[in-house]
Amino acid sequence: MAYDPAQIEPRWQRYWDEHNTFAAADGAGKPKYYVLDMFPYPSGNGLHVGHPEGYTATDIVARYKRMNGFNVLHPMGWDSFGLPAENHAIKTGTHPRETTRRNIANFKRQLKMLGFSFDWDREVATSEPDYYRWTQWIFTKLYEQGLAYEGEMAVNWCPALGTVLANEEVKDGLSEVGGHPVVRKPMTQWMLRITAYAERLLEDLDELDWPEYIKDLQRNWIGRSEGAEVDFPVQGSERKLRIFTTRPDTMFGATYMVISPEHPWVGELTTDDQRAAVEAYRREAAGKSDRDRQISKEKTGVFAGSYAVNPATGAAIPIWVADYVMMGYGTGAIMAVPGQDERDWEFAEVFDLPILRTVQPPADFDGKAFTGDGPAINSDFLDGLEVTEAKARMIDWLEDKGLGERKVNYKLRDWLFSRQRYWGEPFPLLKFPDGSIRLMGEDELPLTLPAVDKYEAAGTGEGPLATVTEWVEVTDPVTGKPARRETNTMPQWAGSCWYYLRFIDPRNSERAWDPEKEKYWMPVDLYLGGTEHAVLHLMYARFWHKVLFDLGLVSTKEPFKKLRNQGMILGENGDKMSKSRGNVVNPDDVIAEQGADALRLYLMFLGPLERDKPWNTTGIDGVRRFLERMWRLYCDEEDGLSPQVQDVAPNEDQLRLLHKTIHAVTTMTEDLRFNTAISQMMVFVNEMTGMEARPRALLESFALLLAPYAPHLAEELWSKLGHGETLACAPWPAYDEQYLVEDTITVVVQVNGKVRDQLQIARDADPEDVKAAALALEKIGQWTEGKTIVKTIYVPGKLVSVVVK
RNA sequence: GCCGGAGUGGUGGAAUUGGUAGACGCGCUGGACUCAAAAUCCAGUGUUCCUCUGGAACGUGUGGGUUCAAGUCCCACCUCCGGCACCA
Repeated sequence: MAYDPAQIEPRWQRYWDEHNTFAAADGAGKPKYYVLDMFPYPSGNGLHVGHPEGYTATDIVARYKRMNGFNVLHPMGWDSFGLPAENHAIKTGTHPRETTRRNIANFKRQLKMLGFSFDWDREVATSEPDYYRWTQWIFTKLYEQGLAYEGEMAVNWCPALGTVLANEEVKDGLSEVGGHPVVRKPMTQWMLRITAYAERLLEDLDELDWPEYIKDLQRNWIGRSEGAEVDFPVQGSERKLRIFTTRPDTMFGATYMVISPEHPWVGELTTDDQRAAVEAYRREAAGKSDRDRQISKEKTGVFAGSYAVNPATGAAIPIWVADYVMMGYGTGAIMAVPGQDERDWEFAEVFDLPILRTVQPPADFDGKAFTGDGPAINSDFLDGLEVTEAKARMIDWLEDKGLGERKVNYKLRDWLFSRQRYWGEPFPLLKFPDGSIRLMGEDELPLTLPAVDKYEAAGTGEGPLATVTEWVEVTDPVTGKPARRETNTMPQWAGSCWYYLRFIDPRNSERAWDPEKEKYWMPVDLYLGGTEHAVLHLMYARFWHKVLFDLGLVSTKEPFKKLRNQGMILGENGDKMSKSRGNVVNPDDVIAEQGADALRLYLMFLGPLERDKPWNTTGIDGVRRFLERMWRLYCDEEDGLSPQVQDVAPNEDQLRLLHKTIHAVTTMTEDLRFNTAISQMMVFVNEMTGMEARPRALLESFALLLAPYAPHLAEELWSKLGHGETLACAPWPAYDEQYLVEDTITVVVQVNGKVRDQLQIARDADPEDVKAAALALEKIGQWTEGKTIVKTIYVPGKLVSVVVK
C-alpha cells in the first residue's frame, strides 16, 4: 500500500479525540510543562500557513515533553472580541457573536486537521460571558487598587475608526490597524496606571528567558531616564517653573527656556504684547495631527515675553513656547542648553538665541551641539569635571540649596483603556449623577452586552452602547438610585491579558481560577507568538500579572518564563502574504494535496523558527518524498510490514546511525532547532534505505523520534509494528554515548592553514604519534620539502596543522 | 539620527566552544527502469584554471587586522529588515 495521508490522518485524529489522548490532568504527580501559543483572533479568512508554523513548533514541544514524562498543558482558545466582526456587523447587521462563533468553528476545524495535540476541553473564548465575567472582575480589582481612573486628557482619536487608541496602537501618527490618521483630542476616558509599575516592568525583564531584542523593545518603550527636576523662578512672579533634565551638569549653559504649547501656565507667562502671537501659535499647534508634528522637524516657536532666572548663573533667560517640547513627558518645560543639545542648538540658531558651551569638545570636533563626554567649562564649581561627576555634583548642590532634586522619568504613559466600540467587555460599574461610581460586585457579574439596532459609533464620540437607553439608564438595584452605565467598552487587549490563567481552570464558575491549580501550572514554560505583540500584549499582560501577584492571586512575578517568536511565512515571491497580493497559501489546499504531516514538516524544515521564510511549493514536494521514502522503509506493497523489517540484532554501523540520530533529534528539539532535527532524520532514512536488513528495534526507536514532528505517520507505523496503543506517551528513546564516538577518526592535515591531506587515527592515539604520522604523509612531504618546519599543532580528534617557512 | 537583527552556491538553508565552508532539501545535468511518460532509484552539481582516474587558485556583503587556522573574534564601512524617534 502506498503512503496515503488522506486515509491515515483523519483516522488518527478521530482516535485522539475519542480517547481524549491530550487532556491535561491537574497534578498527576508528574512534573508539569505549560506550553502556550498566542491565541488567534478568529478572522473570517480562516488560517493561513503562518498560523500553523508557530502551532506546529509548540505542538512538537508538547508531544516531545509528554514522551519525556511531563504532564503537559497545551491549550488553545480565541481572542474573539475585535474589530472585524464588528465591522461585519455594521455592514450586514449580523450580530458579532454569530460571526465570531462561525469563524471559531472554522478555525477549530482547520486546527484539528493539522493534528495538534491541544487539550480542547480547555478551550476558551474571550467574548463569551463566562469568560469576560472574570475580565470584568479583574478590572474591579484594578479599580480597587487605584490603578483604573477616568480622566480628561488629550487622547489619540481616530476619526476613521471612530474610536480612541492607546499610544501603543499608533504608529507614525497613523492607526496600527488600517493606517488611518490619528489626531489629539481632549476626551474623558478610562486609563490604567501602568506607569506605577514602570520600574518593575523594566527590572524584571532581566530574569526572563526572552529574545534580547524583545526585551530591548520593552526597555525602549518604558524609556527610563535619570536626571533631576529643577525649579526656575519666574521674574516678577511667585511662580517657579519646574523642568526635568538629564543633564543638570550643563545648567550653566541654559540660555533660555521652552514650555510646551499645552503647558497650563502658558497664559500667565505670556505678556500682553506677546499674547496675540502666542495664542495664534497655540491654536496652530493644537490643529496639527501627530503625523504633521512628526513629518516636519523644523523648529517653530514664539517668545512668551517673560523671563526666568537660571538658578546656577542668576541670569535672566527668556521663556519661549515651542512644540518641540511635549506636555506628556517630564514637566512639559525644559531648560534649553544649545551648547550640548542638538534640538536646542537648532532652535537657538533659528531664533538667534545665545549659545554657550559648558562641555569642552575635543580639538577635532567640528559639529554644532556637543553631546559627548568631556570636561566642564564655563561652569564655575563644575569646571574640569567629567560629565558623570559633574551631574552628581550639580544634583548635590541643587538638593543642598533646595532648588531641585534627583528624579527618574519614564517615557511610558498610562494605558488608555476605553474604546468606542460595541464588541468588547462592558465596564462593570455604575455612575451616579453626583459623579460617584459603584463597582459591580462579583455576584452581579457578568454585565453582558445588550442587543443593539445598529453597530455604528454614536457619532458623538461615544460608542454604539450609548444609543441603547434602556441599558444605559438604570436604577441601581443595590442603592435604588438612578444610574448610568459606561458606554465605552474595554480594548481587545483586556481579554488576552489573563487568558493563560483561565486555561488552568477554564470551567470554574466560582472563581477565575483555583489557587492550587495556579500554583501547579504557572508560570508558562514556553510561550510562542509573533513579534507584533512585543510591546502591546506582552507588556499589558505582564502589568496585570504583577497586579494580581501583589494581590496574592498568582504565585509568580512574571507570567511567561521563556518566550520565542516565530518568523513570518512570506509569499512565494518573498512578499508578505496577503489577500491583496494574491499570494496567500491556504492550509486546507496543502493538506488535501500533501497531507498535514507534510505541511507540518515542511513549515519546520524551511528554516530557523524565528526567521521570516518564503513559502516554496516545490519545497514541500521534498518533505512529501521524505515521508514516502520512510513509508517504504517500513511497509510493503500490500498492507503489511516490509519483509526487510526483521527481528535481527542491529549491527555496529546501524547502532551508530541510530544513536547519532537520537542524540541530534533530542538536542535539536530541546533547542527548537527543528529544521536541523528534520535533516538528521532525512539522513537516517537515506542511510537505512540502502540497507538490506532493517532491524525492527531500530525502526521502533525511529518512529518515536518522528512522532512529535509527523504524528499521524508515526502512529500509523507504530501500530504497524504491532503496538495496540498510541505512542503519545511512549518513552522517548535514549541515546548511548558509546555509539557517538568513533574508534577511528579522520583528522585533516593542514600546511600553513590549507588542507593538504587526511589521516586515519585511533581515537586515543598519542598526540606525538599523530604529528609524526602527519609529517610522514607523502603529500605533506611535498609541501614541506625544502622548508623549515616551525611548529606542528594537533587539535585532538580534529586536525594537525603544520607551519612551515 | 538612535537601538536591535541579518547578509553564505542557481535556490531555502547547515556549520551555535576559532579547527575539512556549503549538511539536508529544492532546482539542474546524466544514467537505470519504460513502447513512451509520470513516479521511483543511482550518480554528479560553489567558481575559475591546468599537463583532467588527478591537481591548483579563489570563495561566506566590502576593506583592514588578530591567529598556525576566521562564516565564527576585533576595527572601519555598505546594503536590507524590524523598532523608536523633537522623550529634554
